[in-house]
Amino acid sequence: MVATLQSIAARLGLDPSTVSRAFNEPHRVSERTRRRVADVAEEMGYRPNGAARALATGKTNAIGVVIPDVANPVFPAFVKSAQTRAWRNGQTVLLADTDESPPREREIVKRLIPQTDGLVLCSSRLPEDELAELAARAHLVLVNRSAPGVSSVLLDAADGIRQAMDHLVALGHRRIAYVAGPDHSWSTPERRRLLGIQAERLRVELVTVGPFAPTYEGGLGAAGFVRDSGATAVVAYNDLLALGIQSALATMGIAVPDDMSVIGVDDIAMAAISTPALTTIRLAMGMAGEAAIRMMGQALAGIETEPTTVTLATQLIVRSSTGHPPDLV
Amino acid sequence: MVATLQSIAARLGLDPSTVSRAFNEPHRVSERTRRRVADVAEEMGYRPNGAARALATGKTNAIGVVIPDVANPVFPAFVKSAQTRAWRNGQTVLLADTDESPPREREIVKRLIPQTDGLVLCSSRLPEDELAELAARAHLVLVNRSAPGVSSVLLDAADGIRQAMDHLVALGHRRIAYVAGPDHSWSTPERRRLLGIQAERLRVELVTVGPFAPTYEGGLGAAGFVRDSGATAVVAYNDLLALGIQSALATMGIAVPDDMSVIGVDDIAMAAISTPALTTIRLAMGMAGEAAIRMMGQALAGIETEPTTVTLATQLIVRSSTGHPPDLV
DNA sequence: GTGAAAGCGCTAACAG
DNA sequence: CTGTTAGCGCTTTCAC
Repeated sequence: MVATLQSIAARLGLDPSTVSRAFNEPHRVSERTRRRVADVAEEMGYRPNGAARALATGKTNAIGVVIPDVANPVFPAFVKSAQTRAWRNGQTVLLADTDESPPREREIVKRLIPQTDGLVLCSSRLPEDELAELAARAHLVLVNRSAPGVSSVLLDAADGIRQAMDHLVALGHRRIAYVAGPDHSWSTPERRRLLGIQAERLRVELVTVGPFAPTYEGGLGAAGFVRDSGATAVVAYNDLLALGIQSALATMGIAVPDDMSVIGVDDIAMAAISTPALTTIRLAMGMAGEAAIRMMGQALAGIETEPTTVTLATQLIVRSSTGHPPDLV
Repeated sequence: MVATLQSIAARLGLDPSTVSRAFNEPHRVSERTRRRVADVAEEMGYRPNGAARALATGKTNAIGVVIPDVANPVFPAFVKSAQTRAWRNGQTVLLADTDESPPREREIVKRLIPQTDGLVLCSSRLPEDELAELAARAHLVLVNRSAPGVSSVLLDAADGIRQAMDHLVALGHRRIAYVAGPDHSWSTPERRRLLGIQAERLRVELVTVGPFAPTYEGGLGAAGFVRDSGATAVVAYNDLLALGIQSALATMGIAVPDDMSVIGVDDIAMAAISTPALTTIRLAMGMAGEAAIRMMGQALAGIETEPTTVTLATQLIVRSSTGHPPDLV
C-alpha cells in the first residue's frame, strides 16, 4: 500500500539502510544509487514516516507553540510567522491554546513535551520557577515573558512607552492614566513600571486604573474610571482595551482626541481601521515568531547554548486618537 | 532519565505488556496491578511516547488543520474551536498556513498526511478532483468548501443572504451591488449565485463589481467602483472588504448608511466595533471548527462511514451600516 | 490475569 | 560504497 524504505529497497535489491542514506547522507552513496533511489521513491510516492524516524532518532521535528488565546488579534501575526519559519526548517508546528488558564497551560506543556523537540511559550502565565524547571527538561523559548536562565524573545515596550509619553507631554498632557490589564499577566506591572519611569523623568502625573480584562468589553467598562481619573490622556494595556475605551468615551460625550487622547499597545489590524484611528505602540509580533523559531533551531543544533535573550524594539505609531499638538491646531 | 513503560515494568517486576494493558485495557488486569502501575507511573512522571505508540498502532492522534491565512480574522475562531475540541479528544493539532497558494497547499498536504490521522482543509483552493483523490488516500474533512464524495462542513450563506436581501429591499433599495472576492475562492461565485437568486425573487437589480482582494485595502480600492455602479446598497464578499469600502466611501463624502447601505460577511470582531457598526452575515466559524473535528473523530472511529455534509446556518446581524427603514426614520 | 515474542519504519554503529 | 545488526518505546497476538 504505502511506500516505505523497505519497499523501495526491495524493489531495487538494496538494503533499507542504503536507501536511508541515499536520503540523509547522499554523499555517502554512489551517485547512481542516489538517482535510482530518488526515482523509485518519487514513482512510488514515498513519504518518510515521521513517527518511525522520531522513534529512531529521538527528534520529532515538531515544535510546540503555546499561546493564551488564538482568537486574540495579537497572536495571529505571531503564529503565522512562526509557522512559516518552522515550515521552512522542515519542522511542523503543534499549536495549543491555553485559554489564558495556567493549570491548562501546565497540562498542555506536559503533554506537548514528549511530542516535540522544543516548546515556544508565548506570554506564558506560569510562575518563573516553574518555567526555569521546565527549561531544564526541555528546549524552551519564551516570548513576551522572561524567566531566569531561560531563552526568550522580548517585545521591549520601553522604546515605545518612552515615545508615547514624550508624545503626550508634547501635546500638553500633564495627568495621564494607565489602564491596567489582567493581574496575572507579566506585562501589566511591567508596562506600569516603564510608564512610571517616564512620568518621573517628564515630571507628569501618572494614575493607574484597573485591572480590566484585555478586551473590547473590558475597555467599555474601564471608560468611566478613566473619565473620573481626572486624566486628559490614557495609555491602555492593549489596543482592544483602548478601542473599547474610545468607543465608550464617545457614547459618554467625551471626544477623542479633543477631550481625551488614547494610546494602545500592539497595533492590531483594527487599530488602523477604527475611528478615530488609534495611536498605538507597535509590538513586532511577526518578527517575534520568526525569532523564536530561529532561536529554537539554534538551541536544537548547537552544543549547549547559553540562554539567550533577543529584544525587539517597539515603536509608537501616531494616528488620530492623540490629535495634534496645540500649537499646530 | 525519562520514564518508559519498560522502566516502570522493571520497577514493578512486571512485563511491559502488562503495564501497557494497565493503561489501555484496565479491565483486563487486576485492580491491584492497575493501582500499582498508576502510582508508580505518577511518581516517575511517566508520559507515553507518542512516536512509539504511533509507530505501533499506525495512529498518530494528530490531526492537521490547514488554513489559507492565519492572520485573516475569520480563521482564529475556527482554529481555536478546532484546537479545543481536538484537545478534549486527546488529539493534537498540527497547524499549517498555505498563504493562499494552491501549490503550497498541495505540498503541505502531502507532508502532513503521513504525520496525521486526518486532515481538515479550511477554504481549500485545490481543484475538486484533487480533493476527491486525496480523500481516497486519507481522512479528509473540508470546511467552507465542497467536493464530490468528500465530507464537509458548509457555512451555508443562503440563509444569511436571503435575510440580507430581504432587509435591503425592505429598506427600499432596488439596485444592489455585489463586491466580488478573489476569483479562485469557491465562495466568490457561490455568493454571487445566491444573491442572484434572491434578486430575482425580489425583482431587484444586482450588479457585480470586482474581483477584489478580500482585505481592507481591497475595499479601499473597490469603493470607487461601488459608487459608480449606481447601486444604493452593497453586499461585500467579506467584512474586511466591507470595512474598507465603508471607510473609503466616508472619505469620498458618501455617508453610510444614509447614502449607501453596506453589508459584509463573516462577522469578524472588527465588524461590531467599527463606525458605523457593520451589518453582516455571521458565519459560525467556531461551530465549524468543532463540527469538523467531531466529523473527523467519527470517520476515524467508524467503519467506512459515508461522506457526510454538515451545513451550518448563517444569520444576518443587523447593525447601523444599513440604517433603518425609511418609515421608521 | 500475566508473560513471551514479534514487529511498526527508520536510523546508526559497525563491518566488510 | 553497501550490507548486517540492533534497537528506539509501544502494542498486540498468542500462550500459559
